[in-house]
Amino acid sequence: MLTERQLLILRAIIDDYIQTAQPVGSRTLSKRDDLSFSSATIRNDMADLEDLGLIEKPHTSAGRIPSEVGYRYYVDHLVEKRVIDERETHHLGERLRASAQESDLLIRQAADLLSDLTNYTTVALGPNSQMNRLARIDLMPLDERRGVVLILTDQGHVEHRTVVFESPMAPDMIEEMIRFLNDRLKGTPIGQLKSRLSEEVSTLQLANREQYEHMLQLIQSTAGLQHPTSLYLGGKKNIFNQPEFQTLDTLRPFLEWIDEQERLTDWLESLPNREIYVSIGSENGILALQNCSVITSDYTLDGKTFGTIAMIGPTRMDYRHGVQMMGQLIEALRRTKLEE
Amino acid sequence: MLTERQLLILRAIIDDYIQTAQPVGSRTLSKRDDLSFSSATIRNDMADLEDLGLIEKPHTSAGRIPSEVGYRYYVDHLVEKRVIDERETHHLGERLRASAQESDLLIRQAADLLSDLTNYTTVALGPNSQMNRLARIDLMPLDERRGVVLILTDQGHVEHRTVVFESPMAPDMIEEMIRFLNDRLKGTPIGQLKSRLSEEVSTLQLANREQYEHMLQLIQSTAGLQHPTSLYLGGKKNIFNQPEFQTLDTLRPFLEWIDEQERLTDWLESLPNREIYVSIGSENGILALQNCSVITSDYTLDGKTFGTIAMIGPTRMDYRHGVQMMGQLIEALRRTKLEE
DNA sequence: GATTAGCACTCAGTAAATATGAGTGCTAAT
DNA sequence: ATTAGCACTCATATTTACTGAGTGCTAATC
Repeated sequence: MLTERQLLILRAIIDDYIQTAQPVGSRTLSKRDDLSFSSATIRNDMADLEDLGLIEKPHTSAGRIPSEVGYRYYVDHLVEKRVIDERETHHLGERLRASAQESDLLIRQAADLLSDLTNYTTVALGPNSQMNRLARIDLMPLDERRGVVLILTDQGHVEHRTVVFESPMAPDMIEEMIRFLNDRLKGTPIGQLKSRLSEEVSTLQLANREQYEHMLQLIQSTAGLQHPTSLYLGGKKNIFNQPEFQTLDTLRPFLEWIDEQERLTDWLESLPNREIYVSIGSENGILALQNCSVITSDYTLDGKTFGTIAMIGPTRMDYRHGVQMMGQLIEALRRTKLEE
Repeated sequence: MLTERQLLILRAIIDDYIQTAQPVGSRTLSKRDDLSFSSATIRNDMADLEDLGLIEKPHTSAGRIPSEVGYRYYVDHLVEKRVIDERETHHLGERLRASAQESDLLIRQAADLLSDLTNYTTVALGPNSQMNRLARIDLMPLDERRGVVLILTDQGHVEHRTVVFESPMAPDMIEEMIRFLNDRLKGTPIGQLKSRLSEEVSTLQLANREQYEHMLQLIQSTAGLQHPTSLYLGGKKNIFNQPEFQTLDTLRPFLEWIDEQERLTDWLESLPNREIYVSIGSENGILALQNCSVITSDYTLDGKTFGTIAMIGPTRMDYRHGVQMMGQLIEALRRTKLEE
């Protein structure tokens, strides 16, 4: 168990290191107003903290830096989660409302807002439209050989694709088929749409079966498209200002990793479903992010679970500020109504 | 006017420097098979080439490197444009055909292909849909308060937006309005759609004028959306392998610049309309690209003018290879038919 | 007159040598 | 239990010297 003073020192070391990115020495600490002990006393406590694995030194004659264990202790014991500043939250809500007509816009705005507030890179993932339900399906002819398949969901999400007919299609045949599909499939979750399509059509007995099959295939190819979620990055540039990313060795893996949209989406979707979750340094298990910490949270919009938002910074990130900003943002989102 | 030998030397310097990124010395050159002169002779010619501004030395005791003027001479006199290797072009065509169902996919594939071939970063811009013509406009109700506005163009491009009604809309009223708009506006270039919408509706005399106005406004907001073109980046990572981008001072401006999609689009659209155009070093006038050269070309697809594709590398780029690959790619694109 | 050998000179880059100073651990005094 | 004092460590900065690739110029050679 840590003594009062050790706790004070640990906290001071981390706070100082977060600000300066430099190892913190005992003399520096003893000069702080809130630590009126001699440097020798502080050195003794530092030695104890080091024995406990909470801090470490880069080399013999340097000051101490927090270890990952130290950060973990700090986050778990010394950072208050969910302290909502009503005024600030309200202010965020205002800024979000300006983009509230469209979910994609809102997600982008949320990502930008959070990165503005924290100066870290953020990633926001929109709702997984696999859970949306079919509102309407349509096939609009462009000319005699091409058409556009449209799939609308109840959440206002739209998928579309241009398709090419093997042979010209009679407009009334298309119309008939579309009416049939809409009658049968309305309300089907998008994730199941592809298989449901096959089922429904196999129950049909029709004259121009062959043409129907072909058209169906075209529609199916649209339903299977891999556009299930929208993803936005905010403040990518911020990484350039972090002192730990001033060399190519650290910068390059990060940038290469963050530019790979698909992997990023998979990663965000694989995160544990929690309100606010902090992953420190190598805890995230991703090589390119070994020197990064991540604050993630699921968020709801107008009551409904909506997506995930993440904030990525160096392990030496300002956890207190980050957690608080994240808390206020998701609170502001919770209170935001889409489609005002 | 350059002597035969000076030309040979200039060419050798540039070829060598392009490969090694190191200043080229007279002794190195004299060891080449195609330059059987003594180093002193070569030094004399080098001095002349330097007087002409074609080459320069980073410092007194270094070899020579090409100047921008030198590269310009090289590109204008020593690089053959439009040498089509039928087999290679055919091969490219094959790889493109796999993505030929959808224009967006094809553009992306073209960008990736070109960056694979050259190891430079590429940007491909799709057709500017401002020139497309309206094929169909629609408003599909989602529930009593929301709907989706759809705008389809004759090229199969789709714009959509979720809109919210101030007050519930009668379905048949919507239907009537949509039918009216389609009748009047079919074939209108998308760029003019917004103003044409106002004109058409102002000619109307109707009972529920107010509601119409509101609906019109919603539709207009969709028409004015800034999604006119699709843009793809290929091989962004390649920049990390270029020796001139191994420091943050050079890398950062480049990456920040290339990540700004909107500016990138504007830039590509502002380029002179040519087949293959090479901009060397500071010629492009962009601070972030002062050490880059760009090979751009408009391309056609299935005969129709379609978009612009650009290849961005260090000023010390392999112009011969780059120009040739670009030529073959646009030739392959020209022969590709969309919607096979 | 064109080419080449030879030589003094320049200068970036590297490596070794040295100094600096922030910080530590330990001991003995308070 | 706390603190002053001191010897020790080691990353970083500064100086110095050295190396070698490359040049320009001159005089000899073809």
